[in-house]
Amino acid sequence: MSSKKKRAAIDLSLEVETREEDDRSSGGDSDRRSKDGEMDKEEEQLKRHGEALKEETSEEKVVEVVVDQGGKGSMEEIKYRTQPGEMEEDKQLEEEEDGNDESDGADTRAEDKHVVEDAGNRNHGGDSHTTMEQDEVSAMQEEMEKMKEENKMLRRVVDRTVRDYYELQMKLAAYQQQPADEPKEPEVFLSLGEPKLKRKEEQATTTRRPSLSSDETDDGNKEDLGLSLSLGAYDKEKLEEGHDHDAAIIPAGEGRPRGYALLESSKLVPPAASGDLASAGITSQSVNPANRKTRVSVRVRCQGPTVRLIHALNKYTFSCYMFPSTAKLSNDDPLIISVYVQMNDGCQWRKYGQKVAKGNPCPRAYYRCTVAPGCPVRKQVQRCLEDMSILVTTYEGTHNHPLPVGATAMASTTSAAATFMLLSSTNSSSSISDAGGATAAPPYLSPYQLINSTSHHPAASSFLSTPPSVPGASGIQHLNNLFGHSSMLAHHQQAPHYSSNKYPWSSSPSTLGSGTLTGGKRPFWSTSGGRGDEKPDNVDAVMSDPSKISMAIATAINSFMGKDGQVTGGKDGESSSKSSNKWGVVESLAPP
DNA sequence: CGGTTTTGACCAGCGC
DNA sequence: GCGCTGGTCAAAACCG
Repeated sequence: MSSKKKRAAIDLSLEVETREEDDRSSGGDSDRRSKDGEMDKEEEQLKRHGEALKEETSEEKVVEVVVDQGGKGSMEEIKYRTQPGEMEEDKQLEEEEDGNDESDGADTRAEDKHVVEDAGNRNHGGDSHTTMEQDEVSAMQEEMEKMKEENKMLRRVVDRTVRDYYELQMKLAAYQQQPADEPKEPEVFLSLGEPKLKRKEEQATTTRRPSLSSDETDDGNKEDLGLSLSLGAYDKEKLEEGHDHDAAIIPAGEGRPRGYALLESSKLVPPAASGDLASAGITSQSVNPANRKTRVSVRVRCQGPTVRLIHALNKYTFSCYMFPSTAKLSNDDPLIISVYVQMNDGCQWRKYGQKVAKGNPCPRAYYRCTVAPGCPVRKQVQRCLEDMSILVTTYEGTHNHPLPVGATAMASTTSAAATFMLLSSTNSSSSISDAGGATAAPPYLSPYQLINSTSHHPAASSFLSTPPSVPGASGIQHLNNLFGHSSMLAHHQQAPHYSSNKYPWSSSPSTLGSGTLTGGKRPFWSTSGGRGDEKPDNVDAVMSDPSKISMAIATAINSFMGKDGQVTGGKDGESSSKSSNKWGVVESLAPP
């Protein structure tokens, strides 16, 4: 049972006890009693539900997640298993996401109730109730003790998160101090992962940049919230060597004439070096990023049906790899980004076709976004040939509507990844923002699109939306933006721009990217007035505030999954109950 | 009954 | 031009 539910149950029981007390003293009325009965039933159901959940999670508790680390020529798997204890911790984390104060508040509320009831008992002061009162008091004291312990655990989680943050910050600083003229393109590894991540092999490559991943630093600290941000780089020679070892190159669109490829292997080919990027046209000023069609591949390791996995997972590993294709790309080629992720993507999809693609016996399913009519975003889902347990989802296009929270979280990451790569590849000489023309921002644009429009920096169209492109800002900054973006969630800013009922999530207090353009508070990633030469001013603020970043991280995790694995967006949430397969599509993609 | 999935047909691009 | 392939369409079936 989640701590929230537990708390609800406790509150209910307190209420029931109080009312029973009232009834006894004042005679009560049948109406109230029936309500109490309902309460009891609810409580029972709640408890039963909790037990059921517990059973369910214990069934599903061992979920192996493998995350490729992209080390050169070596398989670097990160595995973790969700154990009951970990899940408990995660639930606590979830609790944390709801607000640190809340946990304290809950404690306080419980205490308050206790006091109030105690006072009430004294007022009624019947000797016949003394024993019962004592029982109640002791029961409540037990509950309080539990709550206190829970609180302590929560605080430990916060402490660990803060500690992680500091470590990350130090490593980030170390990375930034490196010579700028290093002829290497960075690999971006973004991970909001489970702390029990263990490397199968140590990072052997010497080209790897100082890593910020917590799994390196927190060995032995198995309870840590796995939050890592690592940056690595490979030189071109190493990249080319990558072809020699058995790195699998999976065509993002098999049979496509222009063979862009999605790297996929346990022995990853290192990200393309600048030369390859140049050949891909990424570094060229002539490349208009707006014309580049970004394809984002999301890979999910999933043994069983996705939906079940998502519901079962209480741990989320989110890691993001970016590497351009090693194949020769033309300027028109889409940017390929591979995102290893375990999550639902928060959007609503309709299947419109299925094909058996050459070279893979597993059929490829085609979906289009149905969140808004006419939304051009498509996605393809296919099981990975090498590892059938991996689902590869490729997104293409840009949404023409604001996104549900879950989707914006995803969008921010993929967009940040895309922008990071573009920025990294363009160096400072050829900013993405130089290439495209600004367009007026339609009201339906997603927050990032809106930001993008205002700041006049249309970057590459990305799968969900486009992050602001900030010339001169490093890609790291965009990664920072991701967290900051999440922190916006945490701060519950309003979204006056999206108050329409058409997109219920947009008016939700927890809407992302809110208030971006309509005055109000400007998200920290937003450049002021669209002057692209300015650093996103709040990045440092957020990055320097442990509480903010931890909250941002926690919220980000939360936003990926939502409660019960459902998307938190209104429209999505409503319809998602109809067909769980909307998120999954695994069953139909089973290997023949 | 409306939305979604299934599935065969169709189309376009590319290589030979 | 033909065949292959990926992608899309659309009618029927399915589902809640």
